[in-house]
Amino acid sequence: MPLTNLSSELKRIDQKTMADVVEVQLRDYLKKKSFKPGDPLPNEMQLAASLGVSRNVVREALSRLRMLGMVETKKKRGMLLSRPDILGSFERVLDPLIIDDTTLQDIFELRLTLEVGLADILYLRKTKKDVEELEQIAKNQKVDSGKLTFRIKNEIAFHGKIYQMTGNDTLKRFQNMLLPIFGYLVSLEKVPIIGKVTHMDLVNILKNGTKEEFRQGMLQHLQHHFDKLRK
Amino acid sequence: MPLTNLSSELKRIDQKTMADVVEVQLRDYLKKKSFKPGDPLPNEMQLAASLGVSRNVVREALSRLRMLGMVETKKKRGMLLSRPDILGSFERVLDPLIIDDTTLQDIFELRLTLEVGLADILYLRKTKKDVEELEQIAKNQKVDSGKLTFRIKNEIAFHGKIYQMTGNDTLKRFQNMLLPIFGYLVSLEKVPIIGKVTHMDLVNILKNGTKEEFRQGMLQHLQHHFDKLRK
DNA sequence: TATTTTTGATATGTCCTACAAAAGAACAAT
DNA sequence: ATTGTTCTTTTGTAGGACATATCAAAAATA
Repeated sequence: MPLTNLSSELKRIDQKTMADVVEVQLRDYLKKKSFKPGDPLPNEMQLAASLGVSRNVVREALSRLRMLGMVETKKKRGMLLSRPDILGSFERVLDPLIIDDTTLQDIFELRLTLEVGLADILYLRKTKKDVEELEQIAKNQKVDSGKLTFRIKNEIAFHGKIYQMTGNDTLKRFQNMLLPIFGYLVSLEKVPIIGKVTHMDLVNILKNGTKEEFRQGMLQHLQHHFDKLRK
Repeated sequence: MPLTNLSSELKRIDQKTMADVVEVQLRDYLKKKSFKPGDPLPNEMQLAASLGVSRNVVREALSRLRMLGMVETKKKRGMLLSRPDILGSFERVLDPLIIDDTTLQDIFELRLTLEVGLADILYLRKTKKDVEELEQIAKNQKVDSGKLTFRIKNEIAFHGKIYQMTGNDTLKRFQNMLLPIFGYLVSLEKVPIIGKVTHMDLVNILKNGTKEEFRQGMLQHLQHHFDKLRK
């Protein structure tokens, strides 16, 4: 076998610390026992004794689970299993300056994909009141489209409102978390490009048009972004 | 003011531990200094001294950052800033049995949204080879559609292949992570429903049709799922 | 001189003990 | 029955000790 393959053949040795092992064990333990949120867990000393490690190691593992929101701890009462906030952990690592360019691009595409796919759920749940509020946002744009910061703020407000109109809170939060990334990528653009289909056009479609028309409208609104994707 | 409003007026007090505070401080520190991956960090003792806490607390906070992949630690060399795996932390909390029903439903909708929105990127990147492989998967379905487990496996293979064909690794991984949730929700269905548009139909559209046709085909393929969404 | 070996220093990983602080539980006082 | 007190348990924090891995420099060798 050629030596060039060596690095791919040999798997990286990652010294797992006790805390890593305990973390996995605890997560498995919580899964298998099919605990429900609110159920009490053994205390730190018991866990340490059962696992044969020091309380210190157990605490490091628990610290991670606490961060994920999987467990809560209260003095005297001990630990309780709780519902993790699935997006919370995501939020912590979403910094455009840390994420590599490929992943940033992937996330940008993810966002485009979502906006195009939103039409169906949007038409299922949109209310007259929502459309009116959206229209107001679209109108604000016209008033003062000169300043860059305002323009971006308005852009965010408009698209954010659309996500909110889907009635899907997770989706909305997700979009909200992606904003810094989106903003970062847009800030790299030198000249702001305005699509053929404006925000106002989209509002009018929402008022009178079909969801297919809305999807096509959104596609054209985002067209210049699609144009720049790598083949 | 009526006493009944009391619980809604008073906000919950959440005692933050030192580890929580240090975690935030460290993340801010990494952000503000605009470190690059690979840059060395102060050691635990120095951090503890600077922050005025014990090494124990610092280690608990670092343990969290290590889990997120934001820092790596090696003996003697100390700590290095590294690129977090943005989906890694997500993965840890994605257990259908822990997530509440509303969020599960939200995620299900998210997946539907993605699949409908995929068409554009898919048509940008699909290759002949990919389509052929997809066709093979679709053909396998017909052979043995009796067994339930096989049917689900094939379903996963087909849709997974489509995500892979987008050339967006993050998207593919994301979909992969959502599979347990999707499987869980599908398993709740009593009777398997086959859409008007089959996998083979979708393959044929990919071969000869436009991306609009594909999007419409996917919509119809998933129609029975859309039908069940709450208004 | 160049290369290998040995040695030493250093930072993390783990364990231990101790104590402060919070909070439930039991009991006493009003 | 409500309020206040005390007790006890469990987490949160501190600090010390030592093993272990690993880098760096000194020493030994060719």
